[in-house]
Amino acid sequence: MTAAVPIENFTDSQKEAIFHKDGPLLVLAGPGSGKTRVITSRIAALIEAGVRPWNICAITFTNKAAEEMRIRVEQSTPAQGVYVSTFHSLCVWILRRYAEQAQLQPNFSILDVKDQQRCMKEAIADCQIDVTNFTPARMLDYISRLKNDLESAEQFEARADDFFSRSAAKAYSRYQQILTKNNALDFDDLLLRTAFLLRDCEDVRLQLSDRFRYLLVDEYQDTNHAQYQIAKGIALAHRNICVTGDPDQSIYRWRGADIENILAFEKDWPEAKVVKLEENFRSTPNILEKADQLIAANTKRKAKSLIATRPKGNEVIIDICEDENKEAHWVAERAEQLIDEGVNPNEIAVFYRVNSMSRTIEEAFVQRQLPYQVVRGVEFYARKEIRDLLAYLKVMVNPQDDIAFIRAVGTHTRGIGKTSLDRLSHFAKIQGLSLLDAGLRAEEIETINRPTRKRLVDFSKMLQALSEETTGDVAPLIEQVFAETGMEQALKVEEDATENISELISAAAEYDQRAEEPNLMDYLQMIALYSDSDAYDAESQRISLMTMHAAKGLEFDHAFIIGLEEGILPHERSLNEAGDDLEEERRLFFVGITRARKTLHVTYARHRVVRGQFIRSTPSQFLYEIGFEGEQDSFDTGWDRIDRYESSAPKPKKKLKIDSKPGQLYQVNQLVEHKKFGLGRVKEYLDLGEDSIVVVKFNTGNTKSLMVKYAKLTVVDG
DNA sequence: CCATCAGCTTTTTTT
DNA sequence: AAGCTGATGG
Repeated sequence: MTAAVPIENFTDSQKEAIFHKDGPLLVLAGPGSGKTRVITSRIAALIEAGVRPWNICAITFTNKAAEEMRIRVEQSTPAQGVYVSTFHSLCVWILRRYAEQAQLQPNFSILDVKDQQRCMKEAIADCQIDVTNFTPARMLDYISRLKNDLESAEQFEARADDFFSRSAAKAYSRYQQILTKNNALDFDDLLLRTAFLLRDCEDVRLQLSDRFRYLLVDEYQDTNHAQYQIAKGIALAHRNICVTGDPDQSIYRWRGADIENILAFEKDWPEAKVVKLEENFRSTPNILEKADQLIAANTKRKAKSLIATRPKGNEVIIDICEDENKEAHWVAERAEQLIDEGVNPNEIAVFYRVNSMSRTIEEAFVQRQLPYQVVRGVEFYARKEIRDLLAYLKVMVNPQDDIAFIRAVGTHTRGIGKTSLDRLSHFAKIQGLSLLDAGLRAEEIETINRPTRKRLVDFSKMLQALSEETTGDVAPLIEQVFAETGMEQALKVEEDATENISELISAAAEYDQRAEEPNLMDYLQMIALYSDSDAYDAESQRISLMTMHAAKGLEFDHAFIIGLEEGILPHERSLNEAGDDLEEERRLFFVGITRARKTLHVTYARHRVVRGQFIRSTPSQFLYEIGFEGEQDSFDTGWDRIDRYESSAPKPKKKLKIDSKPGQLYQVNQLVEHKKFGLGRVKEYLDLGEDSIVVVKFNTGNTKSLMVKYAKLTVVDG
């Protein structure tokens, strides 16, 4: 067997980290320092030294990163069985395995953000808290912090002493009651319950320590207190804990991440070995210089250097644009140039602060016919039809899930309305039943009229029948549910909804292939943890568009960062408080900059439409920090006064409806563009006045007939 | 009971 | 610009 770890390729400090023996290890790894390679090699080295793969647990920040690491580990060692996952997935695994000790049922539902809001809304209403001051979103945010700090509802209730916290305590406690009744956990509960389990059950803790004798945690700067306690709990018995991270890349403080976890690692583990990886093997010195200048402005920071190893490259370009459209076109133009020079599109990325900023870029790319992917994974699972279908599946796995039950009822018209549901809920509450069980007994509810009662019973029976068979492959199950619940029939007219469902089924089929023991419960719990960056496809020969948060851990030859304006980056929400938030914004920009290997383009637009309003903006303070000298020439840039005039003029009331498409006529073979389907050619046009229909064959291969008045079609010239 | 529409609010990042 | 809510009409 050849050596799995070819040591000659590593620097001395990398080797120190890779071959460190037992005991705690802290790797402070700057951007581009080969951290991932070091971790993988360390795992291989451990195995080579006789550790069983089974006893190694590596925790990554996203599922995507876990998947990648699994592949890398498989490549560097023939041994199988290293456990690689995110904290959240690990918690699901633990909670399912030790459900009894955790006082849970293993088939728990995992709430998504929307479900959480629904539950919180209900909780607030139940507690009769004034809604104007306590919005569900705000309350959820507050409670999430408490949970991440491992404070239970009871604990918090005991210490809440002012009006706000007492109200929050009531809402927290009621919210948890609702979740328990639904046999549901939210994201934070996964961590909190696991942390409590480890704290309270020595037996479980020791079993897990024995199972995972070597623990590695990546992106440690972004762990919160709950995750910290979980890691500590697992490693306490053997002290084989290796954490890697970079305090300068901590960008999740807003989510409860505690940078102290990495800064104070040596306090927890006094015998810890510390290795610094400061050499950068990724970016040109030109790019690193900017990154260094920028991050130096952070005061709450341990000084650290970025040591360049690459040859000098191109200067970083800062470009001023008039507005977001010009900015988008400028980016598109440069990207096109690069591609013309032979650059593979998947080596190009565009980063922005907020997801909504992808739109103008997309439009510009479509116009220039540049291939791109928007990295936003959760969007797919948030679609109405997908959530609807998943609701049935959730009830099948977890009959206590009233949230899903209500959603399933409402997927399409079936003669059961809100009033009936309220009455059903009332009955269920009095009887202490789930909605499903109450539905089966709907005949007893006299307040509901007779035909509706029947419909409720039928519906509940259908669900119950479906629930009887939830084992085995998931894809056929989804198909069956789609057909038998009537959703397929109801969606017949909506082509793209049906298309999305088939996409869901294909994805499930893929899961069936991959999973060791595919089953519906596991599948649902897994997709609940699916995240944005999971949608990134490195193979896809396309330009990637994503937020800087999603860009964490990735790298590209050519990067564009757009929207360097006060209020956007740094974001307006970070401008107020103590300055900690501002420093985090700076770190976020730092992460963005250090993604680039060869070239970096940064843009700032003088004007931008934000939330439907035309705003005049000022350059981001961060631009000055990387050497931007202001605008030498702020007028007569060729930018038309007319534009400015029009934008500041009072907007005409759109109610007047000056026929948005006056006399729009389409011709056969005309090139058109649809917001969703992209480019296509007109195959047929039926002039029926207001109800005109246009048939378009899109480049995706699909042909669709669209109502002219609804379809967002634009004619493409040339 | 249900669909539609006008009017109103709106956070940014995500597991 | 877009999604949600409450009111209204069928």
